[in-house]
Amino acid sequence: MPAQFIEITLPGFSLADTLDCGQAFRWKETGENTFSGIHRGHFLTVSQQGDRIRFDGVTEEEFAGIWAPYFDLDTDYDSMKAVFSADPVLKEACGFCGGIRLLRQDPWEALCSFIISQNNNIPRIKGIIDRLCRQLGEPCGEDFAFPSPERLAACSLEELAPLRAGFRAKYILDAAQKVADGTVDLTKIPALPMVEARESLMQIKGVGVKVAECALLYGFHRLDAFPVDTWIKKALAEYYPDGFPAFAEPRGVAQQFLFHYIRQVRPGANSPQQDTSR
DNA sequence: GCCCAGGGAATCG
DNA sequence: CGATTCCATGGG
Repeated sequence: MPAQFIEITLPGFSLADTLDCGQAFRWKETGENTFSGIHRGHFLTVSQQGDRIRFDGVTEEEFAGIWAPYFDLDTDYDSMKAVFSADPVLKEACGFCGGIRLLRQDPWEALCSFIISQNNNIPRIKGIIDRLCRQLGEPCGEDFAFPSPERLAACSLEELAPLRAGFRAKYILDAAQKVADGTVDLTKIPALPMVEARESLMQIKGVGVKVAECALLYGFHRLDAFPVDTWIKKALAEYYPDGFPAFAEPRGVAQQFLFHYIRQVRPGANSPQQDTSR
């Protein structure tokens, strides 16, 4: 019996860049341009051939309710790229990785993931999150779902030791506790102005400006958020000594293009490490 | 051994 | 107040 699938045409989109540009950490490449992952308790295998994107094993309802929003299919990226292209560096970034879309990730998963990301590198972030899901998440498809804040809040620090998250373990617990008990109400974040949303999230230990901006950009689709990490900091110093161009909006999308571009194409003269994996 | 990683908290002048 | 230092862990 043939498995059910949905196929769409999406010119200018890159599945691989979107799922592996450092915005999400749980997608696994299981074949040629084929990835498997979980969002909100739904398991998906998705693949790309040319302009065709194939979503395996999903119903129309699941596609419309879960995956179309997740992949931000209603947002027009062509007009954004047209704006960015007035800047020479961003124009190059668009040419290199303009197929990225900003995923509408689960707020809690994004928050927790970027707490783990601090002073860390992407391969190790993925490893910690993978162990977190295996140990505490519910089985889902061929993998395990991201554990709820309630499940994590019930854990002790010792129980998290196998994750090998280092000093971040206590931050993860604090986040889980404050989200679970309502000290930080994630359902109220969307209605808050940028600064207040940030301040709310920063009540959590281990959440500073950068992690808060990542949570807002990736978990709440606040495209005006602009996380400045070590890579973006270097890019700003090198390419934009007089400041990042104000017209380059939404800045969060520009930031994501720039981040992936400088990491993959122009590691830079003083690059910490070359990624030879592709 | 040294440096770094999608930083932030604690401590120090 | 700004500027260092420390934090765990793993790869290059």
